[in-house]
Amino acid sequence: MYALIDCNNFYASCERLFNPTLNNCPVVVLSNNDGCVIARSNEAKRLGIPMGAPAFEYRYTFERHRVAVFSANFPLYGDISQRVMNILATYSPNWEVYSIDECFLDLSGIEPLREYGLEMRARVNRWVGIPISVGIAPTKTLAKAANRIAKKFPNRSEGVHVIDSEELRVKALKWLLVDDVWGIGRRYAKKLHAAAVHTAYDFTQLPESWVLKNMTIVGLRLQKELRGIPAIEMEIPEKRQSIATTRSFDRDYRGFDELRERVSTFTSIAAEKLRAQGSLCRRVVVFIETNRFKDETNFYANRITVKSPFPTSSTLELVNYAVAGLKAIFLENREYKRAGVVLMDFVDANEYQPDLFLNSNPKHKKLMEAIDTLNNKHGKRLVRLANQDASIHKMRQERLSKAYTTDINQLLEVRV
DNA sequence: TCTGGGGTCCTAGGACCC
DNA sequence: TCTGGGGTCCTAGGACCC
Repeated sequence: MYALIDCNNFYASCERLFNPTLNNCPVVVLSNNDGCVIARSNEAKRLGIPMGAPAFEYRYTFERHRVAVFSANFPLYGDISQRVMNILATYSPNWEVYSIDECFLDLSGIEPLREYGLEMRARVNRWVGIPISVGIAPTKTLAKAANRIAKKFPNRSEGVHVIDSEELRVKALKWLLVDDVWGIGRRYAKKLHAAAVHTAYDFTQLPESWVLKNMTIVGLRLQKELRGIPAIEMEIPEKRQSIATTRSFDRDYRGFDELRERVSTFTSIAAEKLRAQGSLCRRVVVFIETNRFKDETNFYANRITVKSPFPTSSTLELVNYAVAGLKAIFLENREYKRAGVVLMDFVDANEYQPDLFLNSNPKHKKLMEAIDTLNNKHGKRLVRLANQDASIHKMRQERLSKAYTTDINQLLEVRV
């Protein structure tokens, strides 16, 4: 049996932790640049604020209903997430952190399951203060469905739902819309509706040949899982296979130099993460986009992959590749709104045998180590390349909560 | 004025090799 | 005049996730 544990409205719940007056009030969290809504408390959902809603369109809704609005505070959410995961990991030797707010546990051999789930829930609530939901079932996909039921019926489920009989499995699948099955997105849902499939149960009744033909083996695995046969294993956490840094800009950028500065900075950020996980990279993808909302007809988006002749984690070398790529795809007289850098095609730094002739500059290694040490110590990117100047690109974060748990100067004060 | 960011996996088709 | 067949590797694009 597998459990899928999910933090309820995670980012909104994190903001509430340090501001209990917000309990029972609508709370939303905005994306970078305060662009759109990326998390909502139940109260905010009930106001009809959709996921991804542009913040400016809902300004009046926020005011009218006194919605507490926050700029995304990712360091805080990351820290709270770790605390939750540390507790969950004690409930099974085989656990998988699936996302910042979700975790799978292998609960083979554990009884009674419902009580086990209830205890997890109580402990996370008591020790961290974040509400969670627990779904337990014979496969990961069914556990996802069980979790949905736990959330949908909080009173009856008390936040925990177990699918442990054929009867409960069928009942759950007849209730669950096929659109809401884990792994079925908008495209597949449309195809399935056209084939008169509306519930998850309908989907399990489709001939395998149809599923294979229309949804590849991904769909076939999903079908198996919903029928109760495990087809998606627990994954051991590994290093990232790609590392991306991408941003929308606070305004439109025209000049090459401005864009070069951004691309260079993005590459540095990604390279720091690359070194932190002990990888070297052989490929750099750069992409740029104009503003599609402003001028749809002249919309321009392009990307390019630049290969390195040798694996490297040197910011200096990677920036050179990225800027060369940017040169190749940059067009004059456009208003760029977004850009990004993706590092991919990694090898392990420890396992890599240097080539006889073509190698990353060995001097860079020490330099990067020194830079990383300094920057980690200060928690900010104190040391950077000369042509990088983040200060001219102000990210809008007008409603940022404090770094309550990661900065000693921002601890919560309690007066007695 | 203001519309997110960071990931994974699978497949088809082209290039290339023998 | 006749113009194979099988394998691998690579890449772009599509689909999905939170």
